[in-house]
Amino acid sequence: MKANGAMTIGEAAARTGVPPKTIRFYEEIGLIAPAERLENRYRSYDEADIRTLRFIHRARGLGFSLKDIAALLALYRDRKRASREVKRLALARVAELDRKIAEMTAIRNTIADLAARCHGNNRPDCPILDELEAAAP
Amino acid sequence: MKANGAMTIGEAAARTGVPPKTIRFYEEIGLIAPAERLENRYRSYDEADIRTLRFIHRARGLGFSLKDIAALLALYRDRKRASREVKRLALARVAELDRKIAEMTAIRNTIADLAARCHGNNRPDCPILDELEAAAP
DNA sequence: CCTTGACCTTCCAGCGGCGGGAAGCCCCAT
DNA sequence: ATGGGGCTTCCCGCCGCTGGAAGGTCAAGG
Repeated sequence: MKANGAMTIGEAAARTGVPPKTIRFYEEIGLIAPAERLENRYRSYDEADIRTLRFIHRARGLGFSLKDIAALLALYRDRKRASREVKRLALARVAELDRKIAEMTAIRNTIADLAARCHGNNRPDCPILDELEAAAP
Repeated sequence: MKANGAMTIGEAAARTGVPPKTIRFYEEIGLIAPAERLENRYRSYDEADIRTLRFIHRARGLGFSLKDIAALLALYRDRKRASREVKRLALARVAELDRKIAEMTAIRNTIADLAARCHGNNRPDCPILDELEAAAP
């Protein structure tokens, strides 16, 4: 084992939760810098790379788009960043989520209402299909 | 104008809200039957087609997948259908929405919390980035 | 008659964010 | 020496469209 913490893509994947394929993909689209290569052309990752991958993994877990994450990563690396911009991105994401949640809730209630009025038996009559069939708005 | 209600793809699009490209796409993937053709090879739609397209449009508006819609359409056309199956699909969709809403709400609250603790000023310190940077779980 | 421009047709490409799988190295244990 | 696991590249497919290019067709207007 080497003195420094260099590791292969598989180990990096295991330590970050980001699958090897996804790591390569992130490299390909320029989200992360091209990895160092060993003599056998294997990619090699160090602790800084691990931190970056974990950062991305967590941000993805919060549903940020890769585009947003690119911006967040730039801010993360910028020691002189203003937290204003980070907060702006976060609040935009909250607003987006609020919109989607409201929309999905409305749809959910519509379908639940229809389903409640559907007997759900062997007979063909069904308010759900009736509603979908209804004339144009 | 013809005595029957035959119309072109553009008119069908205007009357259903489904864009021409999407109608062709639905035909291509077999969601709807291949349209009749005029002598000039233009697709021709009648009132039954319009009903089908509207049905699809509404179901999409409720977030059903095209796969689900294929099933719903089959049920819609089956005079002897049991409403049970329709209800099952609807309730499955409600459950799916409930899961997604819960997930998105949790994420929303996490981000909102972090944002609330971020000054959002010119200084670099920011709990949002700190959290994303944090060590593995 | 000719042109314009709005339709229509086909096909091909791409979005986001990967995942599957092929074909081929590389390295280690047996 | 052989087997197996990992690594490399590549390209395809998923969902549900959407945009664009290149061409046919039609009605109206000059």
